[in-house]
Amino acid sequence: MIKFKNTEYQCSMELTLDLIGGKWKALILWYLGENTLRFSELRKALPKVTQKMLTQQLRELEESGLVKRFIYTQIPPKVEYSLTEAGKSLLPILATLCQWGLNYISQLEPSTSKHSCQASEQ
Amino acid sequence: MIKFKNTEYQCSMELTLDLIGGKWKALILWYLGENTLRFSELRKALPKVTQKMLTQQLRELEESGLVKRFIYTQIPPKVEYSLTEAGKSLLPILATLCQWGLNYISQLEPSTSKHSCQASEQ
DNA sequence: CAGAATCCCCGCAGATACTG
DNA sequence: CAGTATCTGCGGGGATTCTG
Repeated sequence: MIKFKNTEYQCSMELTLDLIGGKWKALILWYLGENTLRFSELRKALPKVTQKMLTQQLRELEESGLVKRFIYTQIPPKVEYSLTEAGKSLLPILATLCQWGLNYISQLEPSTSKHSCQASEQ
Repeated sequence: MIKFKNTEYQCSMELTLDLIGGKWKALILWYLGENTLRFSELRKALPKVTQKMLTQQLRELEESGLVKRFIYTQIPPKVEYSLTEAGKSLLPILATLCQWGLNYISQLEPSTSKHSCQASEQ
């Protein structure tokens, strides 16, 4: 039994899912990768995520200490996001998950298995 | 770009999240582990998941080929769930995630870090 | 540009009852 | 026991507008 932030978890997997199990969190972390991206760049990278959701999930990731937010006090505004060390420590696991997905489809359709698995290119 | 089951994914991470990113899927997979569990046992293991949700998520996992469903044709009914090989191939990754969660909290509160990380004991 | 705020819909998920 | 079926609510999340 684990207590954390007024929530009880019977397993640390539950805790982990609370941190990165949000609707878009894993994807955001993955696309951030080692990069530093502006809000608008993240939006372009994740067109399926509405701006509201993106902001919301980023706030939660920031509160969990997985994402850093750097604000340039200027007009027009400029905000950059990047992973914290804790966030970066997830990248290898996410990479494995990504690779697992590739293996999964290549098992089912051994013919057309020429896909790529990369998140962070400029 | 990946096409799979009439859905387009721009990254295999999206595909992976479609497979195991459901609200309870990772948890179900994790608690199944190497075990074979009856429906009622799964319910006891996951008290926060309603029976309806559990059934639904299990169906989706089954359709994805990650979970096997074995029906004893008898009365009263008996149904057992276990992971397929594809499902079991996820366990090491889930274990890493679980461990990551433990590290995460032990970083934040170095004092009370005496938790456990195990899903599958009878 | 990066968001906060507002409105509002619909579908997720809970509760309950029923069945083989 | 292991589900389906039905009803219902409420809040997640979309679309849009406004602001510093």
